Amino acid sequence: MRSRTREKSEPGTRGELRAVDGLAQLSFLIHGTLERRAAEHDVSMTQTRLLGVLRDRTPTINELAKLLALDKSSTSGLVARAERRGLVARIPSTTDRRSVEVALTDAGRSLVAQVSASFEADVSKLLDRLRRSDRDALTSLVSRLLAAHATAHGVDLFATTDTQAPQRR
Amino acid sequence: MRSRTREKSEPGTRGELRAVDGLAQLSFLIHGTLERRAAEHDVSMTQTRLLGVLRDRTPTINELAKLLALDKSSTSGLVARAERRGLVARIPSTTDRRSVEVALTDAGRSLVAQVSASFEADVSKLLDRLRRSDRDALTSLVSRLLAAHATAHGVDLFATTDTQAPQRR
DNA sequence: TATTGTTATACTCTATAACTATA
DNA sequence: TATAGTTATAGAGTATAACAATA
Repeated sequence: MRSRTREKSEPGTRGELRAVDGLAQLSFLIHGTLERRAAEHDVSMTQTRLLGVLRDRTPTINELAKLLALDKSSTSGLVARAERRGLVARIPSTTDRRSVEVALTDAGRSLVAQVSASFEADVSKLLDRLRRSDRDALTSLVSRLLAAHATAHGVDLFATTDTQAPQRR
Repeated sequence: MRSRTREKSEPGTRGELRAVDGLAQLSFLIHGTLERRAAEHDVSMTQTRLLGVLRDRTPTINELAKLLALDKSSTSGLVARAERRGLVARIPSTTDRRSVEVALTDAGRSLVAQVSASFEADVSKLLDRLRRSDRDALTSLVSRLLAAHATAHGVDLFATTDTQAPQRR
């Protein structure tokens, strides 16, 4: 993260950050933006991730645990707290009486939509600091980078839900 | 974050992510990379941030709290846990007997260096998936984006310590 | 009186282990 | 027996409020 030595890539303009540092800073900036927007609605990143995942799914606790890369007990508690706040609902499965399905409530859907919208606005505003052509170039490069990474890891890039941080534990 | 509607910027290649989605995904990817590397050494992002900040500073608890954007009580506990693990040391201030200075121990310095190195290697490896020219272009664009953002917010971009997420609270 | 740091308390988030109910 | 989910327990991380020591 630190280190002023420039081994690889010594790009053009002076005062430029090393590639790694620049990407790291940008990541923290964007991550922090989402965190701040979520906090405005009194939800943590974890809760936001939960709500984000539920936007297009109604998973069981077990499935949810896999999606969020959490233990089922952690997931159970996470859902319990969200339920207490009226953001999600537990729906008993009709096929397996051991299972429950977790679904967004209207309040939960509304909340995640608001957080989403303000976060996207923030990132758009950030991008607007670049000229249109640079913006397009950046988008293209980032897309290719992600695509290359996904291919190399056998991940389905376009299936990934966005709010969901690629965590493991 | 979701939404397939493409208002702004409809860049070149098909199957390309929206600008916002791409940046968000990349951010989570990089954030997760650091988290995973830190976890390999049994330290959380918070502890990593603490150690990162201390690499080139010996702040008081109060200063540390400002640097990490945490309450002083949270900082006190954070330092206490790190101290218990032998990663940092509390040094009584000679000028103000109420104050303590927090410094990395050798173990702490070694740990943060290792996490740093493996994280940088990860990001470098990610970047190596692009052609040299694309890599340089990306670096340049990211640098300019961060510079523009920093200027617009009166932040000292090049003074920022890298591991340190730009959080507020 | 004001400031520095710690402590008490409370809540979220996480994991492991033990348990219940169902399959 | 195996699986789905919850609960008990423990610890990190966070904040607010109250406190002790020093300025």
